[in-house]
Amino acid sequence: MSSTNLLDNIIAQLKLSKKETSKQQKILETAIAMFAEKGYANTSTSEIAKAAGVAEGTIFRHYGTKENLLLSVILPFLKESVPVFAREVIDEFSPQNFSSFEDFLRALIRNRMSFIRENREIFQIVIKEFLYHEELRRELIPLFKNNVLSFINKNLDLYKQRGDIADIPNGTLMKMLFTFIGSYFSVRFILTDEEDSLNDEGEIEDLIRFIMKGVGNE
Amino acid sequence: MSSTNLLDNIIAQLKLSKKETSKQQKILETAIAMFAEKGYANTSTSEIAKAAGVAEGTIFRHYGTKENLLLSVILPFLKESVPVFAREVIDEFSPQNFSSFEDFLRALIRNRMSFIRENREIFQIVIKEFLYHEELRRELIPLFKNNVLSFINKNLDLYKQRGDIADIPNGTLMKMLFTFIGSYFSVRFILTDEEDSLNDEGEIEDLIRFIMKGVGNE
Amino acid sequence: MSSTNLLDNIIAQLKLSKKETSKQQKILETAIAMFAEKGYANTSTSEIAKAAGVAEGTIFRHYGTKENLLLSVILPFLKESVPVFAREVIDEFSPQNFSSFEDFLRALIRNRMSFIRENREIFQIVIKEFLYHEELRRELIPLFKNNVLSFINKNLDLYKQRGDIADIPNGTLMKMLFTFIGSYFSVRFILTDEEDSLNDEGEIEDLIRFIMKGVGNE
Amino acid sequence: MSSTNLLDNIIAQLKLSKKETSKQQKILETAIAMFAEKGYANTSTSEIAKAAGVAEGTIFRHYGTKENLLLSVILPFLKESVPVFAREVIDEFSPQNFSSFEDFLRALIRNRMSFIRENREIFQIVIKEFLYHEELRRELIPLFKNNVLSFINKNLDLYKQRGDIADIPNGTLMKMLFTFIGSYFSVRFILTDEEDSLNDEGEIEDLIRFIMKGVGNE
DNA sequence: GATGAATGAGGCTTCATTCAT
DNA sequence: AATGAATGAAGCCTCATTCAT
Repeated sequence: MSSTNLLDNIIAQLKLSKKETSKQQKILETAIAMFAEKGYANTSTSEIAKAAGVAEGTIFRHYGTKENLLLSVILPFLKESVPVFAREVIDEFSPQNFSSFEDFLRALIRNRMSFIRENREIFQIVIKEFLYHEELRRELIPLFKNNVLSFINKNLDLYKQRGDIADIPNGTLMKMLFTFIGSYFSVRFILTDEEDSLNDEGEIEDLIRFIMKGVGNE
Repeated sequence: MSSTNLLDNIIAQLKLSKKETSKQQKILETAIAMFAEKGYANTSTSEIAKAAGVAEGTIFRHYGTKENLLLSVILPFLKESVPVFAREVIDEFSPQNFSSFEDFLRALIRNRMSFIRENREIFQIVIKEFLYHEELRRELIPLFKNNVLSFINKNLDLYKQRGDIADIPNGTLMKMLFTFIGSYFSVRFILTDEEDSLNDEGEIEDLIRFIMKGVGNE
Repeated sequence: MSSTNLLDNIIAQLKLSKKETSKQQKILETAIAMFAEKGYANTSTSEIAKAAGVAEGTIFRHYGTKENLLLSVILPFLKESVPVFAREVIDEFSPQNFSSFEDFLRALIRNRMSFIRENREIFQIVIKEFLYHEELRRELIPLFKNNVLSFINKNLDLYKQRGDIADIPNGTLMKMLFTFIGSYFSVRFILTDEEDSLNDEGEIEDLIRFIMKGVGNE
Repeated sequence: MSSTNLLDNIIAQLKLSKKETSKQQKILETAIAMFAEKGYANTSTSEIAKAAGVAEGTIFRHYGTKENLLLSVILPFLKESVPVFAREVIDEFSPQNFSSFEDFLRALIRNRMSFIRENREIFQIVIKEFLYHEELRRELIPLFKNNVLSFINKNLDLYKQRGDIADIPNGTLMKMLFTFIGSYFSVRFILTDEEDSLNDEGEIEDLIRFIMKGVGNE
């Protein structure tokens, strides 16, 4: 991961990937599976090529560098998960659609959970590389803040007015909410074996209960 | 990270490190700083040697392999943080010392926070490598469960009897507590720049408030 | 030289080497010359690469490990010298083709001598590494016994019936014959300078005379 | 093995090794065992030091270089086996002591065999390194020729006069004799497992019979 | 004399990347 | 577009040797 501007790479990348051949598809699928399983640094391009059934040169013909292959894996996911997430939240999750903050929370968590479940491998990659690469963090955190947080920020005020949530500063609220929900997803989809998590619905309710009321006795 | 038993490595390792040269100290310090900054996989032994001002061979004379160097960095931390943590919790944090679960929680978080602050870099390494190496997880999670959780488990019952915490199954309670506290520390010490976190005391109170009461309006 | 089954390596190896680049050829030729001259352990891959005019990486692209390069040198030779030797002996050297055991011996020695002369360097490598690597011996000796000795064993009986050779147990006979012929070849092709051995024909006759009649006065 | 004159090294070496401490003895014993088992090139000085229970520096204090340690192992053996062999042959094996060449041969083989059996490991080292190092050959072969062969040469004439051995040129005779006896010892003491060779006496008689009469039917 | 920490050259190997076909 | 042989920098590690204690 070089220090060049990530957003420039995003733009350049998106221009390149207009049309995808079947070989490109196969390369991407294989790269996703292997990066998720062994991590970016521990996966070699020759392994990917062999597993994808293409020549090593073909990878470089399409993606130029290994880093760019990683971006080609991550960026569509982020494109989907950040701005579309933002729009979805705005469109579907506006307060008038929900009778309570708890309902909003439930819908939000279920929505994101099913999205991540379908993209579990890429989610693993993003989280892992996010920890490893400071520049990635430097780029993505503002992107996230600008797109999502401002909207949530506004809505929190509405729920506060309704009396659904306590009078805690929005900054603190959001930090708590995202830390906890984000880490819940991370534990759920990275550290937990699939067979250990049969009762997602029950867990989501536990999670919501915790977020709403904490552990204390009212 | 081989598939050999980690605990055996721990024992072997601790026996080896009877006395430490000043060069050994320097190697360890440098390795900690670099592993924390760039990650284990992205740090080469020659970089460490150069930064530590020793010959590369010196690293291998003392630690044998790069992996063993990583273990030599991590294990003393884990030795301190897991069983000593367990003992501390048992000795200092037994329910009779605290007027409420909230006080217990406050003491626990402050105690761990100051320990991690003093070992911030190693904490970063452990978290990062924990994500990357499944075997490390396979070894450490039971170690943690056996040493710490059984004790907490017992105490939770006491606090429930006192009426401090809600009647939620202990398994659920602990999962929530550790996910949230663990991820709070991770965000605090890995993702947050030092200058962004001047108000730890305030944050800890926010955290405790959240854990106890959630975000809902009582 | 690992402890894995050599014959498996043979098979795997032969499957790999379908087509050979000119660079591969050059690497093999150079490796043969250098292993023969200085021994396997004293020849570095970087030396081979430099002498062959290729990058060091090229060696590993084709042969994977240094040990596998050694096998790639040795195995085709063994394939030629052991089973083909066996077939040749069976086809061309069956008793009915020879008026006497002495004639048989003369043909056999000349045949093997010209084969080894053409593969002198590889023969040197095999003998040297044979001494150094017990597993190589463990694999090759049975291979040789099964392919060659059983045939010779049978023929010895025929020559005994004809009265060509003395009534010595076949086991003893073969041990003597192979020790002496093998060591003659070893001395001739490893210890002797080329210029010291201008009179091969004469030497072969001396050798045969010795084998047939010993040094005693009849 | 550098290209410096070996005989000079011998002399220098012998001057050094006047008095041997117990540590030196232990180092030599260990080096002999390990060189014989794994070969000179595959044995590291640190292994020797560890197995001998001394510090690695101690080896270099006494022997200067690893090569010199090898010479210190080999040379006393050669000193014993070459000139003493020569003297012994001259003193004990002069023709008047034996009724026949066959008896002489039997005594010679038994004598050398028991010497090598007692020094089996060093013999292995000498043979192996002899194959690997041309300079060693260049030095030792003349040494042997000058000390031993001239005497044997003379005696062969006597046995020929007695009619014990056939009228073959001495050069040819000696080449055959030494090739065969030497290789018999090599096979016997390097390639053969100890348990496979219980019947030395019988084997020696086979060997003598072969040398005297060959395999032919008289 | 003995030690063992330290060295640094060199060994084998991996890998992202290039390029002729 | 696709291939895969070739590259060479860099990685981890070994080892004979030196030297301060």
